[in-house]
Amino acid sequence: MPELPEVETIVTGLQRRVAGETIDSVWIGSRRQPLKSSPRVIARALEGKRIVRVHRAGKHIVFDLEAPDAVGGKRSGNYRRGWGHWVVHLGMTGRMVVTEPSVDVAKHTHLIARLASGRELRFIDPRMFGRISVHSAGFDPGGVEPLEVSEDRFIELFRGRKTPIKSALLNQKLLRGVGNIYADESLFRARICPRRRAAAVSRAELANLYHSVREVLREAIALGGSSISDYVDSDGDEGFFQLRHRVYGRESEPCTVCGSTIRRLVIGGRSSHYCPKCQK
DNA sequence: ATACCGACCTGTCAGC
DNA sequence: TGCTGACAGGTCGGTA
Repeated sequence: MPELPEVETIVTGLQRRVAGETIDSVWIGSRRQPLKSSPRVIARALEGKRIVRVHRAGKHIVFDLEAPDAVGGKRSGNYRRGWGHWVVHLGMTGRMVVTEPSVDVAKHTHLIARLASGRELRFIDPRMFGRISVHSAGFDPGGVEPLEVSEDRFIELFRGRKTPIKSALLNQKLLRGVGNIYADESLFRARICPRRRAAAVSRAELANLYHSVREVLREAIALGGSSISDYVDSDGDEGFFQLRHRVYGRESEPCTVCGSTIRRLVIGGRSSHYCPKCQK
């Protein structure tokens, strides 16, 4: 589901709705697939903590936590001092919703954080590709933020790489936050064929790509992300950027620029959509 | 070091 | 109706 614009939208909603809240208690489902630590470690890290801020790092949701009263704080462990980060990656189908406790618990709910206000923050993920972790030190997923990096540094990321430019865009250790939809859409706007070796893309073309990536991400954020099948933000609202997709999900439809038929091919195991005439 | 590819999961939809 | 296979917003880890 979620690439940078969707996560940004969710984070904005969570910041508005749960920042300042204290987590009273945590329920964790029996399926341990999405957990990077044991349920006990995660529950201990979250319970009694206040959510100071919710922000985004690549496709990760980061909750900055602190203990409201460090002196009388919780048990032992790294969190006694009262700070840490709760990190949630939504994988393909993960959702974070804020609800009243009376609302039915959806199938595939793996974690419920009960908040002091009485509301609940729930993590739902049918495919269980999402991940939940807690960190006592700072959290850095690696890679650079596309909306913060300079043009020069962006161009440097691809130097000498033999992998297809599409695969390089998806590599979170280089650029973080761009996923399959926005990689395809950015390459279309920059008129670059997704199969091209990254190293073979000229400096001028990479400069175009830099601006295309940022333009696509900004537009998508403004529209609340792309809702393909079931994506909704933390308020349950859908995004609208899917209406602006020019290649993604448009196989065999006409190119919006030249009318040629949009093609789909698999690159690095991922579906890739492009216009064979516009993209060289 | 780098790059490909199957594995990890459930759900949905098209085709027969 | 129901079965099968392809496909889905993402990342890992093993292998070449």
